[in-house]
Amino acid sequence: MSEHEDRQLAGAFPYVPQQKRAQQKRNSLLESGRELFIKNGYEPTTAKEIATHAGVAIGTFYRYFSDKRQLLLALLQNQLDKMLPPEPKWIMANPEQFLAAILESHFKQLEQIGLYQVLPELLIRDPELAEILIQSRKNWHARILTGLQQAKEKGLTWPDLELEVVAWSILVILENIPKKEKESGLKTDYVELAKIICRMVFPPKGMTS
Amino acid sequence: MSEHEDRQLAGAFPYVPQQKRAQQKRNSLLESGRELFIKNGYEPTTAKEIATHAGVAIGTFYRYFSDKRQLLLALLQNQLDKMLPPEPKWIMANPEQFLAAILESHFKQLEQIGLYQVLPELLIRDPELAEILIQSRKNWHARILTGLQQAKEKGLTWPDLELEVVAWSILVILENIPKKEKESGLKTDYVELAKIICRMVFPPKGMTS
Amino acid sequence: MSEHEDRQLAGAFPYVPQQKRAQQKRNSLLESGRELFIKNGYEPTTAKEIATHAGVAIGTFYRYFSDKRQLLLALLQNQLDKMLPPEPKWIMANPEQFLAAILESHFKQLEQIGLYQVLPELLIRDPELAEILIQSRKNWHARILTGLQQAKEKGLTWPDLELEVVAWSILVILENIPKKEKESGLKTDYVELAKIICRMVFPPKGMTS
Amino acid sequence: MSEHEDRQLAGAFPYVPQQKRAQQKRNSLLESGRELFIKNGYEPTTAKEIATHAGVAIGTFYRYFSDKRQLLLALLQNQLDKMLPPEPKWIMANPEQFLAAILESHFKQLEQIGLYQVLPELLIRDPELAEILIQSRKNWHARILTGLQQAKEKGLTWPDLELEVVAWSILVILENIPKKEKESGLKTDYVELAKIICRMVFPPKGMTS
DNA sequence: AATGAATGAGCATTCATTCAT
DNA sequence: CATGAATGAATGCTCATTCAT
Repeated sequence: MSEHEDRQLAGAFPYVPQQKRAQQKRNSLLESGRELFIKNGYEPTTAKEIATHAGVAIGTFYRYFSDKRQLLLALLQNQLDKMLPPEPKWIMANPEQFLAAILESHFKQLEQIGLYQVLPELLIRDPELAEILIQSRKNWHARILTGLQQAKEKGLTWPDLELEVVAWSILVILENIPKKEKESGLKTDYVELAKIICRMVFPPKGMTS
Repeated sequence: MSEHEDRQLAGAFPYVPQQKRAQQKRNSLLESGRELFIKNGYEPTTAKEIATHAGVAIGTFYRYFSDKRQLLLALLQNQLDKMLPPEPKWIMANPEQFLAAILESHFKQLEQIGLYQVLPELLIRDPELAEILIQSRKNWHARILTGLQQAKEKGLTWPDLELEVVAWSILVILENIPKKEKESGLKTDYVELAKIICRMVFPPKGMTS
Repeated sequence: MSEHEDRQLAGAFPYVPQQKRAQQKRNSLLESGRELFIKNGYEPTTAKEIATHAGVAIGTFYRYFSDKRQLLLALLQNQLDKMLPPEPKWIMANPEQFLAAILESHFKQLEQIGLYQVLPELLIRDPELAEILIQSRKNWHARILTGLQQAKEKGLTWPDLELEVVAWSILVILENIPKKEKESGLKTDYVELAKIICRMVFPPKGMTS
Repeated sequence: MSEHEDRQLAGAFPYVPQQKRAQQKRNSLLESGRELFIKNGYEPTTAKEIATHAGVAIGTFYRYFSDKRQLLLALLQNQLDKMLPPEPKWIMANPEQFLAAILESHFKQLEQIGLYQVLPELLIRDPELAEILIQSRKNWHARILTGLQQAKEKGLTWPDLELEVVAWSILVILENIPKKEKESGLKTDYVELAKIICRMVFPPKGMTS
């Protein structure tokens, strides 16, 4: 009665084991999935590959995950939970500095972002998955927007600031940092980036709005 | 005169037919490929599907393309050529307005951009393809950068403007407009966006730099 | 009436053209077929290849031959006709010398023999073809046998000579000369070979039979 | 002890199973391959056919063999190992009798020879395979040659015996026995054949060399 | 629970053959 | 007559998934 209670939550996970050893296997599979998805992409990665890389048999894979897609879902579940962006407080003495910090922390989640690279193709085929990700994106967007709104209410921003558009621009820039670093091989100068973004939002000190 | 000029760029076209009817079939296949890649993604789209959608037999597909990948290459070849961004002239009476025009024209190339959505997964697996795309991106980037440099030399921009970073930010914003429109379903207000971008670049009129 | 008279002989040749130009094309196809069969084998050679090699369109191939197999048949027809072995006259002053000459002339037909290398696989699948070849082989065998019989009747051979077996042995040796030369790269010493064969057949001069 | 010793000779076995049941399947595939290759030839036999004949799914075929060619290689590996000819000892009281025995034992390996019929076409396309077979042939040739040399040194043979040529002739005769039996349907009289061959090698008893 | 052998649907690709031009 | 574009049956091979051990 209690042992099997919430096993089949949402019919998704064939089995989420309680025991330590089994948990390890499950995690090992998740980790292998993540690595291979990021390295080779989602479609080309096979269940067999993941199992082998995790050091278990293919049958074991299907004990813990109904299929590849579900492993990915579990992976995202894990990561998205950890990934809520900090409350951006623009109303501070030094918003630039704060923003730089935010950007940098975002970059620290590069690993998770790795998965992002894998997703675009899936989003087309998998509305459920798309929903999860769009939702996560909306969270980010909402956070940024809230911060901007507060700043605007305080009269700190450009008076004609189109909040939605700016929030979106910031989000897009954030999201593309990892790709940029990968392509160019250069570290991002977060302070510089923050300065630029702030110019979108705040009029220069010397101005009267 | 120039229509067939650089057809063989990426090499390996098994056959580019001269006759009218055959040309139509080839184009029909290209178009079907584009549609299906955008709709369903690259990997999940099969050669058979493309052929059927184009109303030809599978054998015909392989008459004109060595495989799916090569059709994609041909597609990109076509599109990337058309996609050189206009020379961005920041040094004008009204840069905002000009930028808005650029942004809008870029959006008109939404169709081509459709393909962009298809590529991320490929970039991992296909270095040659990645090279083509990164090159195309660098062209854009260089154009934007050039414009910024000229503006800076004229003393029009923020004096401490980090050109590379701004150019990249603008590029990223440009690239993500189509995705945004698709997700939100809203038309982009290019004028508004141009205003924001210009604030990254130019100090407000009332300021002395 | 006369023009079409014997076109469809045996239903085999779709069309054996009377006109010079057409004859040339047909011959060109035959020749290309022969070369490619010998070079690459029968199965791997495609009709398209033969046509291209002959400098005609694939449609033309099918105008003159119903398929690849029939081209091969026509080829064999041609060659086997030319290939009747000479009457072996063992009853001569110097049978060794005569045999050496036969062997050498056989080798001159090496080109035709080239086709032999192509056939073994076909013989399994194509009883009709096998029949043609076995027949041709039987001709050779019969000729050799006849010669031996005459020699035996004259009391020239070993008295206990098992004619069939010797004839077969000689035939086998003959048939394998081209393969041997190809593998070893060495020219065959026909005189030496003839000597050996003669020892199978004739007792040494000093013996009384 | 030695059963599995040199399994990996030709490399590339995707998987040689350890378990009994699986071994049976693998053997079943090998056997089916052999039968079908001999019956229908190599090229026309498909992997699917072999699998079906062996009573397994096509996927199982590819579990044990990378492709048709590799199955053939495994087959040859097995057979060629068993096929080293006995040391031919010509220096005996009764070489004829000994030779007859050799010939007969060779014929007992008819099964292996079955595969020989399959090979000619392959030899053209597959140099690696050709190498294996030519090597095996050279072994035979060398054995025969050695025997002849010893006999010659003892002064038993014709003094002018061209060893290479005779050895080759004997080899060719040996190799063609199976084909002959198949075509004619008659059993070979090994004693008679041995007599003939011996006449190639040894002068008649009554002669002084 | 874990294993990995077995399955077979499904995709990529080739090629003999037809037929409209 | 010649052409070569078009066809689609047939083959090779992969991989997600099941299930007996």
